Amino acid sequence: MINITLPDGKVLPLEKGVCAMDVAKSISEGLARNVLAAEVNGVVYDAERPILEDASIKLLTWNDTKGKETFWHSTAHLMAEALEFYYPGIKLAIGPAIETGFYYDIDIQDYHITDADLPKIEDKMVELAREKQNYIRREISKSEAIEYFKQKNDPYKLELLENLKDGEITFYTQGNFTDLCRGPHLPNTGFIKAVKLTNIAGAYWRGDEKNKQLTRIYGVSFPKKKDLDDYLTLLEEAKKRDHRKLGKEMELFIFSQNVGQGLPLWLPKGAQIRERLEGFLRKAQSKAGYLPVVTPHIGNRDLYICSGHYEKYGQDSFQPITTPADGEVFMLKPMNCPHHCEIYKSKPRSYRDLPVRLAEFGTVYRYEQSGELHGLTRVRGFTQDDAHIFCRPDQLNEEFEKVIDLVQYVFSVFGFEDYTAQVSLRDPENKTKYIGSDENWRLAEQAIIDSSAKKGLKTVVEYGEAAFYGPKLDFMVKDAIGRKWQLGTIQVDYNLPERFNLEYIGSDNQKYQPVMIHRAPFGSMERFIAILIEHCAGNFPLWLTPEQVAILPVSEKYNNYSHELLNLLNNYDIRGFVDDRNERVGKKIRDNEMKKIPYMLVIGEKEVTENVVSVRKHGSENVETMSLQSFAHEIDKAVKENLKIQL
RNA sequence: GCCGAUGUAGCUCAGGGGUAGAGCGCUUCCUUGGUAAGGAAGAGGUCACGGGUUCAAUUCCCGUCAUUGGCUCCA
Repeated sequence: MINITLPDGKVLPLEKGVCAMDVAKSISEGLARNVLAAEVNGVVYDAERPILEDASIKLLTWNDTKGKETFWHSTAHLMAEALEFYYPGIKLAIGPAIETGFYYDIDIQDYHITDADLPKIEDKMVELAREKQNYIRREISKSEAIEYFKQKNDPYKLELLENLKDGEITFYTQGNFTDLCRGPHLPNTGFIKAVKLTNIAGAYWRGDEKNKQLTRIYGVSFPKKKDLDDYLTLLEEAKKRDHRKLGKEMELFIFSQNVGQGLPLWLPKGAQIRERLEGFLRKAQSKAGYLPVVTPHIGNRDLYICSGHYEKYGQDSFQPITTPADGEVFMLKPMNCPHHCEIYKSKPRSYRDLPVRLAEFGTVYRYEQSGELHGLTRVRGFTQDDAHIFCRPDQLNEEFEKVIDLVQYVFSVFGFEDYTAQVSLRDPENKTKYIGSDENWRLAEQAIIDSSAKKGLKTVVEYGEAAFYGPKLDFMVKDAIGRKWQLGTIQVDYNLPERFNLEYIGSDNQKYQPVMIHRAPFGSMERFIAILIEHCAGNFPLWLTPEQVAILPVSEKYNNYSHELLNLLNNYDIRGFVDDRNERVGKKIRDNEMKKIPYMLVIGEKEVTENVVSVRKHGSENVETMSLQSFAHEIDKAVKENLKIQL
């Protein structure tokens, strides 16, 4: 007999060799139908794998991340089976679950698979799933495993086997398909009710671009048909919100082949949004003690040699600019920090002067690989809402915490309520990618960890995500439809101050080195606006939107009056336009509704004689009649609420 | 940069070896209309660019560029 402990603390004495499914059945049949796998002493087991020792177990269902992973991983195997059915002889590499769904990397030999082939593969998968084939786990010796894949002639599995220890190797079989796999898997394929293969892409074997490129097929699957429908609806919604689509429709920005890839051109409405965003942050930063600076778009190459950026990125940058004079070499500015370091150095600093907080909306240029460019989220020329705080070591934590406050304020104004802070540390396996002493890194990491803890941030640690000069705190926000984006970043840096010989005079008249904090709450204007567009689906906050009000005269007779109203609104700092096209009011309402204009004022005989406006809010069919003053007041109030300004 | 897909009017897209089509938008006219599309006429295209095959290419083939789905990368 062994003791099985349930999450609620209840202990069940059961036969040795009992499985999680038996436990589930003993609780209820309904539960048993939903059990996908189980965590047994912290390890995820197949639901039907015998448990041989005392264990605390947690049954995993679709509601558990690990349950979903098991589900998707099993679906990857199912897809492999379907692929082998249609394309015998393909070589399989790896097929894991990912955050949403799964993929399988395959060497498709001489076959040609396109998107058009996916439905038939999906159909085959569903057909196989209906057979309710069990996923059968088998422990196998290394030599036997090697023999199997030699027979099958699968070089990728053989390579994977090289790194596995004899005695720890398992195979899983369902139907006609057997794979080298650690598991765990679903009890049988019947759990998989709905499958969607989403796309086909290339991926390098083991993620290394020197290796052969394989074909990766992505998919997602669900235990209920309705879950798939919901998922597809979400994809549709994401498509509708795509900032590239809305940016074009709303005339915010464009790209021109003549200007170049990844170099956005901001149209008047987009530029107005940018300027308002900048104004908003300028104000908040001014309150927080930041001082504005402005630096040029190019800098001497020596500056970046000094900072270490040239060595790390020089070859992959826009190449140097030379001049008619001998020996002068400039680079397009890829980051603002070295320039700000020079400003810091421009005069001696006393410990009393610190912290010095230098802020700049600094436009930088980075030669991103062409395949990485994506709308406004990944571009070659962009403007960082950058600032560098130079402080004494004893001020570091307080300054760091103040930056967290600022970032949180910014997020709250835009309704990004759900976020986690990612502590991005060095890759412990590969320290050569980074500059600076271990001691400096330790101090920097400690400051980040302590400050985020003090602020009560929800954090996750990621190794290998640090910048080359220091660790980062990256804010990952969830948008309105649940997608995660990386926005702001805060970085602690002991290295650039050292490289630039930055110093201040302490109270003991000795020289000391300051610590630097790099930070950008938005990340970049481009990226932030892209994410904001998708977050609010183009319905910008009232204070930010370029056109707050559309005035719709019922007929030409009221055009002049409407323009007069617009002037009055302008006096209240309310912006808008008169839609004086020769169209009926119904048409004007429809068009301005689709343009996402927050307020429409319909003006006709009644409004003129009664000296009122009829207000129609975006997305609402109700019409409210009020004086122009009350309308202006309402907008003013809404804007202040938006900005969290105390009334 | 690599693998795949795509490129036709300002926008969204259809078409197809015999020099082009729709809807929206735009211009003009009629209409002066009260809360999600009033009517008519018109302008607008080197079918991304460069080569090849062909009597003939926007259509087929190759290359380039750009966009795009991924991979790799992201100071």
